[in-house]
Amino acid sequence: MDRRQRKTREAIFKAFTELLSKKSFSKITVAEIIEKADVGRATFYSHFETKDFLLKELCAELFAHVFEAEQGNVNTHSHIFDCEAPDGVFLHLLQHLQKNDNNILDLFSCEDSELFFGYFKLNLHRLVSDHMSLFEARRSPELPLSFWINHIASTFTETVRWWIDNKMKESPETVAKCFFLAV
Amino acid sequence: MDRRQRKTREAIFKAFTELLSKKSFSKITVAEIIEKADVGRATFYSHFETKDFLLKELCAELFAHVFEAEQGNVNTHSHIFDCEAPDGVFLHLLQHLQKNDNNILDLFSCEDSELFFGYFKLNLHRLVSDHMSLFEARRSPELPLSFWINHIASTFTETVRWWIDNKMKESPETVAKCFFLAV
DNA sequence: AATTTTATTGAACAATATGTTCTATAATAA
DNA sequence: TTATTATAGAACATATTGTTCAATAAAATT
Repeated sequence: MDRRQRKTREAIFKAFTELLSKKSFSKITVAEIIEKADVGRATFYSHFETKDFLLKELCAELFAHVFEAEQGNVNTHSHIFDCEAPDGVFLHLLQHLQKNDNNILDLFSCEDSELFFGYFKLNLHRLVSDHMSLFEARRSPELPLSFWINHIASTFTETVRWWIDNKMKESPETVAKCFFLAV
Repeated sequence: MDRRQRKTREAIFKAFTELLSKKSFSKITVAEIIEKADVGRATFYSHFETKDFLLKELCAELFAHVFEAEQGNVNTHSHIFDCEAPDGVFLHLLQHLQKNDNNILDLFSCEDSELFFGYFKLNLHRLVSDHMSLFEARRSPELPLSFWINHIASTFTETVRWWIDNKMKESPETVAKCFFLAV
């Protein structure tokens, strides 16, 4: 990809993220975005069909980055702590959040946070399915599998929401423990 | 309230709800609403400051109606089944949903369903707090109360979501059982 | 280094949506 | 009957969207 394209794309994402932390998506105008990003109007529309597409692509880029380490091969991702631990994947996600990569926390706290939590939960569904063995033991036989997967993904999402709403006072380890106690 | 006002208000709510089941909030225009509701433009704006206010008032009216029976005095609300049963409140909510009062199911299935689930969960927070005794026993002492309340309200919300997504094949009783097994 | 290709700019543009204002008319209340 | 209040409908200014185009600047190719 052309360096100019990359710079433009990044500038737009950055401006958009900053705006999202201050006002709701529906109240943000293209004029504001391009002014903050300092790019021309035609440039914006050559990159993104509409404002909605910009949002979708931001989400996709963001969560692809956060979840890529967890999907499949763990070896490509080197860390101090043990990624191989049975419950390490979820702790790992919490640590990523604490580091606030890509200013994801702003998006989880903004007016349209539901939207981002929705995407987060969607990705979690896959992750939970891949690690079902962790949770099979606690599953009552009367509970349908689809219910159980949704329940675990939701519980993790809500745990994160609670953590962020409470100013992230607890350590990722404590939060992970809460999650496993609740589920 | 003037009969004309009531009719106008109801017509707008009805048109708006129908539109919401077909397209997203952001794509619905005031022109569409007033055409479907068959009221004048000035009339619409004399009732609702903006489209956003219309949405808020719809939510408020909707959930006030669904939850009013559960808040405080149960005697004002007469039913065949036993409202006084310890876990009856949640079963009751599920039965309300099944009856589809106020076409609430359309709103839970529409593109902007997150929004309505959000309001639903907000109301549940209060309800859960009022019935905390039901869940105190299962709460691990390590889990903060705020976490626990959010967890229960979320689990119920997600149970409802799962139920609706799965075409509501199960009976309210079965779903209530799932909820209590999961939480 | 010279040339070609590609991205960006900025302005102008039509199309659409918003929210306001006004007068005439019809329904309700006194 | 009279006074009050809600509505209709049109006209209006304003703002936003998404497109187009010619000029310019940056990057890739030869």
